[in-house]
Amino acid sequence: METPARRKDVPAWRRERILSAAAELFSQGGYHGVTVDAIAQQAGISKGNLYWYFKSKQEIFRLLADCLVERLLSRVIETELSDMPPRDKLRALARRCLEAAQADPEAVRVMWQIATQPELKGLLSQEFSLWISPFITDMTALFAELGEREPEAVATLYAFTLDALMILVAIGPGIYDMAKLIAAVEEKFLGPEGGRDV
Amino acid sequence: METPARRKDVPAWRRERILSAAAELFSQGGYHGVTVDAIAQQAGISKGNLYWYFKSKQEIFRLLADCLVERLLSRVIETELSDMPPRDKLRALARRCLEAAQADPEAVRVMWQIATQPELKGLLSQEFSLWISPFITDMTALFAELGEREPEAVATLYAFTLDALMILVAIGPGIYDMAKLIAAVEEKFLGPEGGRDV
DNA sequence: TGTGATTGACCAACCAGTCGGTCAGTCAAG
DNA sequence: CTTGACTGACCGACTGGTTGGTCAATCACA
Repeated sequence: METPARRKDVPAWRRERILSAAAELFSQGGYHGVTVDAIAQQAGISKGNLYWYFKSKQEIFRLLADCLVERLLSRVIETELSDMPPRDKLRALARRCLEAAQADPEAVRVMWQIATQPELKGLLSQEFSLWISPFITDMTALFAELGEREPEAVATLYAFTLDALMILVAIGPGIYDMAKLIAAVEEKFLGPEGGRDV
Repeated sequence: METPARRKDVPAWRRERILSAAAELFSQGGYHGVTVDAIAQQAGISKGNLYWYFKSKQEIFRLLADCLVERLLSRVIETELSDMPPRDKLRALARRCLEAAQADPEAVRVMWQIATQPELKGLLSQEFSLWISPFITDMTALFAELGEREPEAVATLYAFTLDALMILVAIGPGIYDMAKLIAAVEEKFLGPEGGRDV
């Protein structure tokens, strides 16, 4: 277990630890399935101390949600796409989405909880559609370049499929064969030539 | 509000009402987000009475989950597919899935909660994969008939996509344009000729 | 009158959030 | 270098309200 270098670093570091503990628990048990005591215990501090850093359970969840959205988005957005043919851009985008989901499954799970539980939606500061729409717009242009007859519809389906795949990755192996799914997605959307690797 | 015909029918009918109330609440608030008092109130009975029919909150949820799985499955399975060309069979299957999700969104939502919350998985008597695998097998044969090069991979992706679409239907409109998605799925998987209606 | 069905008050356990008190650093005055 | 007042960080017992579950009393029907 790491410790802060200087005493002045304690607060920020401790907030991190609490949020990290909360992410782990919330992502598995849902908002109502997790107690503040459990978060404190997971973070290795007392409940009183936790309330010194956050004013309520709701605030923890809200800040956590915003933070996770930010983290996940930045992972995907930071993909360098310039100087790539459209097919490779689309493939790179997909890869980046799946990598992000694999690296940060808790974020995907928590966000998905928010998306599915109406009561929690109000806790998120930004709407999901706000940052999915631009993706679809970009993808539409790329699919148009590929000569797709209905680029917008295909782009929407591609985004939707990636979204669903991210959730599947975050939930765990379970029902479907991931490798087979990803191969099938590339084949279906990026054509038979999609098989050639970089 | 319907009432039982004979007094002897009361027990079964009341159990139905309780389960129905529970389905509505659980599908929105999740297991931990719903109280037994709320279920009793929604069912229009006292809490004591509820405990005369079910021995615990867990039992309500477990029986409900089994019942919903059964209901949803039967809707899809009962699709009459004989004497159809493979393309139409696949399309009919998709339509039936989406209709089932539309007619019974609570079932989809509750099942999805179980699939995503590890703690609840133990409450379901049968595994999800047990009744998805045969679907994929059937679909693989159909896609093979369509001349697909990798029928199993495509069938898996088709099943996965339908699964995700069902969830999207059950969650509500939200982010994606449903009509556009469904059209794109038919186009992508059943080919350009998929456009002709029955 | 007997029996299945129903009620709502009740209980123990649990929960989010509070509070008085403690302790380790810090730093200015001596 | 000491001293001691000050303060940010921390603890855990406590509180008021809520929850899942119980039970003695009652009701309606045969």
